[in-house]
Amino acid sequence: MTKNMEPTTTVQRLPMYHRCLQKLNTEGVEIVSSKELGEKVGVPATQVRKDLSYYGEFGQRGVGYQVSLLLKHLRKILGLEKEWKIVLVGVGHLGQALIKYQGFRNLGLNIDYAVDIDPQKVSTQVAGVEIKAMSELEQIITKEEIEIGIIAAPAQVAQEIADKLVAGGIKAIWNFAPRYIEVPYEVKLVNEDLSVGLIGLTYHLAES
Amino acid sequence: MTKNMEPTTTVQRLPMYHRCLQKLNTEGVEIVSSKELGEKVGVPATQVRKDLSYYGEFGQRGVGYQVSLLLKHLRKILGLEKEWKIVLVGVGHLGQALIKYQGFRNLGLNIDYAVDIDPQKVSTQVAGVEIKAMSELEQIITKEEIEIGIIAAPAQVAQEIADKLVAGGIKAIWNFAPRYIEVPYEVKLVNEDLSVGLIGLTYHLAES
DNA sequence: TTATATCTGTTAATTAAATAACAAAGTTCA
DNA sequence: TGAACTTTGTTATTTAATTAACAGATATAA
Repeated sequence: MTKNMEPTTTVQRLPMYHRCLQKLNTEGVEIVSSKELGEKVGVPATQVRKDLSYYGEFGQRGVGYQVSLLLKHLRKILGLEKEWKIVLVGVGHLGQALIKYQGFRNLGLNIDYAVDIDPQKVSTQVAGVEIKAMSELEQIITKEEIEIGIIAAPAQVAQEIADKLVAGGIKAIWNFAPRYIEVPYEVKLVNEDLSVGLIGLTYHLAES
Repeated sequence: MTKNMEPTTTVQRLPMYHRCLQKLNTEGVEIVSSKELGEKVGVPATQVRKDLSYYGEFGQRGVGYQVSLLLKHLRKILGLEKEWKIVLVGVGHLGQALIKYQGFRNLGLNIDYAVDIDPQKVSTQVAGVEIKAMSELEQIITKEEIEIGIIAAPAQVAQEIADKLVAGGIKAIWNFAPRYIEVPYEVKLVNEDLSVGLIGLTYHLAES
């Protein structure tokens, strides 16, 4: 009898709850029910309760959830309490946009390291982040104990970069290159293919 | 007895097959098996066959799939044959990166219209796309018969923009604002919350 | 105080998705 | 030719995820 694990879909919904609770908290709302929270993020109340139940009992029957308390728990669950070290590889248009993206800052996630293959870009700064040479990548990861790597480089070099990240001892990779890359089992990989979202729309428009 | 519909997960995998087939095609590969294709995109062979089976019979038993032919079918299925008209709202860092993103161009998807609320940006160009005033948005959509809208604006104004897109007669919306927005049933909505991917990594690193 | 309404956490039922199994069709090679 | 492999498309089975149902707690108001 193995323990009941959280579905991957639950993990994808947690950030939405977190975001909503952040907003409610700044608005001064103190209590929220699974029904209200669900409506705000487009998920049934029963799904909200189920999702949270994988991690503990955070609410009070007949009352609801204390916003600030649930927010705190979610921050813990999502690993937002810790300060993560993140390196971005490939400072093109997308890479720069990611460095400047306010959404990450609001979560306390800052991209403080960046490397690029273009010598022209090396030693320049983007939003206060100094761009280092690609040749230094492995060393930087090891020395600075960087845990998360973001690949925002062309598909052709994505695997090569992934290998370097792994060699440096990276623990997790967020890959924006539209390509399947292979990493060791112990390295967590999330692919973010921007085309998929857009094609999702053309697909539905085409069939209707 | 209703007809067997394709799962949403299948629709998400189709772009990966398409991308892989494009590559194989340019490499001059003529035939590919579900096993090979699956390995290249990280999906079991049986899943590849199942996914394709929702749309027809594209292979030959004992042989495999003709790359160019399957590619053609997939382009059709994914709605990449048609020329779509796309408007981007919010030409900030992310918006500019999206306009310049090569991945869309490779699919024949071009963002040819853009609007921004900042008067300083209006009438300037980004990668050849002239930025129009926000006040013109609704009119542009109607006049140019634009089908797809991309929201790359701050969360606070996302719903307002969505309403304008809908009022103009948009058929589908791709929302990058980290916020739940409501649109009429007949408008297709895809949310692309960049934070979700990154939090997915911190979550897994935190629990291990 | 007591009935009524609210809301959570959890178990049960249902629905969706992935995987396995296999017949049908095609290829290769002795 | 015919036996041994390949490989697809489809049906059957298993696993995963969602939804429904409801007991246990709490609040509210008569």
